[in-house]
Amino acid sequence: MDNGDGSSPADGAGLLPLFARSVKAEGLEEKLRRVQDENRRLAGTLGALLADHPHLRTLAKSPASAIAATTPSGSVANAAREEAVGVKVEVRSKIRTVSTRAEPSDSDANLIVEDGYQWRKYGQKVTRDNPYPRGYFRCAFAPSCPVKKKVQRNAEDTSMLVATYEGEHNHAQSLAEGSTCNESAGKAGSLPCSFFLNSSGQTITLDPVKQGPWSTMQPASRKVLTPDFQKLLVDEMVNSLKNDAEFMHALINAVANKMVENIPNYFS
DNA sequence: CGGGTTTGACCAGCGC
DNA sequence: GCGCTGGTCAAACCCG
Repeated sequence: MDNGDGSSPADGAGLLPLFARSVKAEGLEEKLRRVQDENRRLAGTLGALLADHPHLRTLAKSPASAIAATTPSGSVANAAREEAVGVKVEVRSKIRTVSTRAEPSDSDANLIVEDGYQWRKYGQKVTRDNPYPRGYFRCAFAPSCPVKKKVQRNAEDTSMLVATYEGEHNHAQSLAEGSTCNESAGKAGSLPCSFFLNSSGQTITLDPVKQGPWSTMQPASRKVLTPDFQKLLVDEMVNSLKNDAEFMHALINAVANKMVENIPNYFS
């Protein structure tokens, strides 16, 4: 998570020295205002998302989401939100259709919908009702995995890629490099798997995959990892943290401890 | 050299 | 039965 100046909340270097606060405090207040604005904006987005996908309502446990859930939504709002996120998910039994916005520079042959799984292309076909070729993909992570994916550019809106998933994965999500964490965390299409904050013996483990919005989403929703969607997920995690009293308490303790540790150095 | 992609051929389902 | 279409196979090719 980037708070704007490249320092993390647990990064003591970004918070000290303690008595240079007059300038630092102003900067932090400005950041706080920006975060609050961002929070309000995301609350509206999340509200529309919840209206469309009831299975995501477990997210409403967080205060931010509770506020967002009261946001009125209609087809126009939904369309606007889908436009903002760049993703539309349609579920029909075990066949799921995912529309995602593609870069205009993407060639037709490069029908890549980043979804966290590894795929092997086994065919390509030009269909009757669409001049753009349809790519056929099989899940390459597990040979026995029955899931297939078809990806085709939308004939009416060529900036959209339509991916159709058939079946369900019988293995864990492989993410970008066949791994869910560690070295893959900084790569495109992956998420940091966990974050530790140790303060006065307190350790909070945050795992977006197991605990965050990621955990409550249906497989079809979890498949999409467009940059906008990644940002939405990360922002939701940030909102959850800001409203987590336990986390804030631990964070304050950690910052205070760091300050105490560095005060002797400051005066030396 | 191994693994992934490309692409023409082949197969199955469906409508006429 | 025939033609059309979508889906799959597999050899050839490409690339790191």
